[in-house]
Order: sequence, then structure tokens, then C-alpha cells
Amino acid sequence: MDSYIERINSFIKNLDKETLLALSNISSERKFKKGDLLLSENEICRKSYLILHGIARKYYLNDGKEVTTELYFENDLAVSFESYTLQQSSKEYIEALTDITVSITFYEAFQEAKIKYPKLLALDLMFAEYYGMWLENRLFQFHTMSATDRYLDLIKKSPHIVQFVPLTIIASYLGISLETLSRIRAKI
Amino acid sequence: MDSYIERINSFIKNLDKETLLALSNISSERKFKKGDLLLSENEICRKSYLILHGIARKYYLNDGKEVTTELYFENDLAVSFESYTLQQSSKEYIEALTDITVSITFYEAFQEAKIKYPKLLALDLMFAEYYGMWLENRLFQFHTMSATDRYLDLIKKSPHIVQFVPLTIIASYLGISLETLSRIRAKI
DNA sequence: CGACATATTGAGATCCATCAACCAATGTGG
DNA sequence: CCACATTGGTTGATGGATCTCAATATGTCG
Repeated sequence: MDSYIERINSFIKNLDKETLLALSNISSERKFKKGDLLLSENEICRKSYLILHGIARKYYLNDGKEVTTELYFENDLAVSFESYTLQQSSKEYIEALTDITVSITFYEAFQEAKIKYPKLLALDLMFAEYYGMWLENRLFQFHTMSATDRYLDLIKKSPHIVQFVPLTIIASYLGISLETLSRIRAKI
Repeated sequence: MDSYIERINSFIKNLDKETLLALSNISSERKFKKGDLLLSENEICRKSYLILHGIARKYYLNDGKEVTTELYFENDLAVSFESYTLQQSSKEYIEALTDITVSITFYEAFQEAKIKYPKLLALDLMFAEYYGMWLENRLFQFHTMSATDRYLDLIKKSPHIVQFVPLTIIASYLGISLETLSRIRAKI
């Protein structure tokens, strides 16, 4: 499943020049400061953000508490999936955890480009498929693994996460309390 | 999000005749008996199954225990997503919970048809998007809700499930033990 | 009817959340 | 440069949710 990202990247690299140009024509670079919100609740997610540099996260509020749903690093694509897909108001926030640089593509422009360049449609499908597999894997973890095992799996597969992301956020990403995470770490 | 299914159905209805014909040309109907496996672990999922009548489920084995990941009813599309997408061997089983009738479409034929008929590519994307949103919602439930709340949500949104699916399977679908589910039901 | 799958109920153990106190590092205004 | 606030993390005590094991009940089907 991990190699699917490589397949996507090689698909992008091998796009014809025309399609690549069309894609770059509807994308633009921008910087955000640590703490900035790229998307807020109740906004419609009209842009996708390709993280070029830095770290970001997606979260929602549940009973006033932040629940982190995804952490973004270099080359990750950040969107609030449901809000973006349905162009409806978002339940989620996207926040810069460090100063970041992103490549922004507008939903509307991408939709139009997909009609003209079917390869972009295929690319969109690949992104959706990758996200689906990623979600399935995450669901598997919640369905079958203990808090400790989820943490161990995280540091095994993504050791960089623990280096750069506060434990408070990691705990919420893993669906456990900060205190439990602290105790898990103490035991290892 | 629920209305997205309607959008997909109306998209299908409004397909041009040529595309519809192409689609029906690569599909065929078949019946399975209760208990039959449509897909086994270690097989590659080379077909998608549109449930025309009856009930099915998808599950995997974890420590020898069945973990149900999805329940299928009329008009649901059954595949092992990762196995189907990557054409790699499956970790999951698909099983008929009653006698069922399905419409089968082969992966290979559909891939070819998508190239010739870009609207099928768009349709494939819609299915993937719908599945992604469904997974996000399920993840939300595991991330934030108690066993009781997950059960209440299930009977609210899908009362038919409880009528036709054994509690053992519902418990595993909800990620709780059969005993806990039994106690939850007793309390209501 | 017997046999096997399915569901209920009880008792005890375990995992994890919550509440509260405390600590360390960092940053800021005076 | 200090005093103090803020943020992030640790540790302890306790309770609740849920699991596991075991016994029993109910249902279903040949």
C-alpha cells in the first residue's frame, strides 16, 4: 500500500507536458505562519494544499475538545475530504503546526481541468484510492489495537512524527488521553 | 453525505446509452447461497459485486477472530478495497449472510472500459469518494464514541441491520464484545 | 429429539479516562 | 534580567467502561 504513493508520483512525473502545464497553471505557492488556520469549521474547503515544507494537521472539535484526524508532512495533500468533495461547509480545521510552504490548487479550477485532461481525473482517483486505503488502515488500528500498540506502530512507521509534533496532538491523533500516552512512553 | 449516493445513482441513470451498454456488457448476474464466500483471504479481488438482493459482509481474521468491516445490503458495492485497487492478495473475506444475487463486474474489463469511456472513470472516482466519506464517518465513531453510542447510532441510521444480522456480527462490526453488546441492549 | 449456533447473565480483571497536583521549558512585559 | 504566565509533560489516585471466562439459556435445524 505504501508503494502506491510512488506509483502516484511516477504517474505525475510521466504526465504529458500539456497536462503538467495545465496543472501548474492552476496552482500557486504560499506560506503560512505556525498557528495559522488554512481552513476553519463552517468554511467550504475550496482549495487543496500540497505541503511543500513544514508540518500541518487536520482536526475537529468534539465537545469542545480537539480531535486530530491527520498529520501532514512534506508532499502530503491536505484537504477536508468531505467538505472538499461535496463543497459543503467543513467540520474540520486545518492548522499549520510550523511555518509552512504549500502549493494551493483551487477546487473549481481543478474540476474544469479534469474535464479537459482526463489524466487529471485518473490522478484524482488515485488520490482518493490512496486516502481510502490509508483510512482503512487507520480504522483497522482503532478496531483491533490497544493504545500501546497504536503508539508503537506510529513510532515504528513514522518516527519523525514524535520528534516534531507535541504529545498532546499525538495523543488526540491516537484517540487516547495525554496522560495515558505519557504513561505508555514511560513504560518503554 | 448520504445524498451523495443519490447523486451517484442519478449520474448512472443519465449516462449516455453507449456507456451504459459498455457497462452492462462487462457485468453479469450470479447467485450465491448463504454462507458462500465471494472472496477469501490470499485471493486477489478481481471482481466487484453489486448486491442486487440479500445481505453480505466483509471481514478479516485478527488473532483468529473475525472482525467485520462492512455490511452490504441491496445496491451496495462489495469489494475488498485494497486488494481490488492494488490487485494484490486480500486480507479480507466477503461472505453471503443470506442467499444473495449480485451483479459481477471484472476489474480488468472495467479498467479497460474506463479508458474508452471517461464517464466510467468519473463514476469510479465517485465510488471511491463515497467510500472515503463513509470510512471517515466510521473512524469518527471509533475515535470519539462509546460502545453504547455506536450501537445507538447504528440502530438509528440502519434499523434493518439489527433485524437481519446476528448480534455476534454486529458486535464485531462495532468493535465490541458480544457480551457488552448484549448488556447494552438489555439496558435500553 | 439432539446438536450446534446464538444470546444472556454474572464475577473478576484490565485498560484507560478523569481529576488534581506538580514540574520543566519558554517567552514576555516591566 | 527578573518575575511571572503559558505551554507542554509527568505522576498519582480513583472510577468507569469494557473484556474475559464461565455458566446458563434460547433458538434452530436436520
